[in-house]
Amino acid sequence: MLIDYQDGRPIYEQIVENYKRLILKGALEPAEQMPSVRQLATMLSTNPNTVQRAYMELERQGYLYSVKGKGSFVRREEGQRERIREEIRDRIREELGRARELRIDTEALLAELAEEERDARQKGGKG
Amino acid sequence: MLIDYQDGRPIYEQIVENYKRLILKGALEPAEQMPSVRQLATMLSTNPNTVQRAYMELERQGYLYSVKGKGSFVRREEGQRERIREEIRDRIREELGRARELRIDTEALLAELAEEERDARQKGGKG
Amino acid sequence: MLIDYQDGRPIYEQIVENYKRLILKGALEPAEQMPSVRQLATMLSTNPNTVQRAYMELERQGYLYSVKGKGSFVRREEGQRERIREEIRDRIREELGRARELRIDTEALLAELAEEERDARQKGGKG
Amino acid sequence: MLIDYQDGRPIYEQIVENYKRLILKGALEPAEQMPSVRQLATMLSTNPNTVQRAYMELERQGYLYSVKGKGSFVRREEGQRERIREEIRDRIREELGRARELRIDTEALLAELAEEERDARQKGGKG
DNA sequence: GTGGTCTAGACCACT
DNA sequence: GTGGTCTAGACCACG
Repeated sequence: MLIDYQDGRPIYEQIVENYKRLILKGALEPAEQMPSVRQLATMLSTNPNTVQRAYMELERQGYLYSVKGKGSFVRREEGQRERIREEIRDRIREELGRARELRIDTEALLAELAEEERDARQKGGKG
Repeated sequence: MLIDYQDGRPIYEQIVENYKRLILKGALEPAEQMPSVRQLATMLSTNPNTVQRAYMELERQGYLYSVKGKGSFVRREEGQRERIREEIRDRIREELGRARELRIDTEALLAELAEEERDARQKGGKG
Repeated sequence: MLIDYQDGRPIYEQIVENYKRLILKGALEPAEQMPSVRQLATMLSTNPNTVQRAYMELERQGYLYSVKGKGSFVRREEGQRERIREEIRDRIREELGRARELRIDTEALLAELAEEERDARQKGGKG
Repeated sequence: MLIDYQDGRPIYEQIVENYKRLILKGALEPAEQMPSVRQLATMLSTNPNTVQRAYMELERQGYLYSVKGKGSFVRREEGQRERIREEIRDRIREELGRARELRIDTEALLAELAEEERDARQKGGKG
């Protein structure tokens, strides 16, 4: 995992995003132990407090749980993928709302995107 | 135009967003004069610096041009709507990318959204 | 407001609790400006970071909103009192659950408490 | 007995809670010998230190007594159930105090809870 | 060893 | 001035 110090977003937020992605992709097993706060801080050459804050946020959002004295662990719940799907759909709906305000043909826009997806799937499917 | 202090986003950013929207919707005519920095600052009971910053950003993004000693004016170019359409499409592509990473069926997702749009159009079209 | 350094609970949590109480009681008006992070830190002779953390938590829980460069403000929503009522009821239900496990007569317990409340109201109502 | 690592509460505290509950329910006889520290640590696949700490706490609270060289034993006194009843009543009083501060009608609240209890008893009583 | 809290002091973005 | 992020280093509770 890499932190982009040029990125405007705070470091702790980048850590959160990265781990959310990894957990949701299934790259990390449920109940798998996370690197310790100090360990990850060293790996990213950042401050333990920053990592701590990221872990706190991941715990609050339900991606992790921590046990004092033992470590932090992945909590992959069922239904999490569905929740994310809804979030993504909501964000796309927002974009479509903006488009509609400008009298852009949203159905045509979606059709173009659907075509892209279909093409990508056919090419990627054989790769 | 109203500023939502509870929004969390900085005020200057809200001003930028609001004017971008107004200009793109055509609510403001090309070459129309914008309120002066001090005027708008008073209207929004905010700081002139904040408005100044918003105008700078709008100018940088090509929505305004300013003439020293005269004021700021709307620059409505042709092709602007198309540029926005591309921006929106890119942001949706990003969301779809995230979905694909989680092995969510993006084509099904787009189909659902397209259906929503169609339904909304049919209902709204008669309203 | 006072911090109890003997209390086992962390300082930031005590700040959160105190302000939640004040806001819910109506002792702080909606949209009223909170003391600045640095100011409150000085008042409580604690570290600005600790206050910052408390404010962050209060914002996350919907009691506050912060505007960079301006300050933090009380956000008293409607329906908040009802939400709290539910929380309290849930915590009492938990206690009753524990009592039931020990075969304690919960209805008698509640009756005693109701009588206490009635007595207190009659005495307090005339004071 | 099971430890819930996702619970958040420290392990030793969960052990204390669990044994308090078992003893009060009468599931453990007075003077019954507790599993040895090492034994229970193995059973819960946790650290003997953790179990030791839980036993210390249970002893401090008067639920156990230990005999050097022999082991730990359950101390089920008379009057213990009454003590617990008082503890529960005090905790509910605290909750009612919080409710009163917000001008919530505590008598109505208690009435609702009493009704719930009555309903649960009638349904459960026949099950 | 682990996570959780706190201090002291810095820099940044925003008003 | 304000809030937000980060560093460096400390101490505590827990296992």
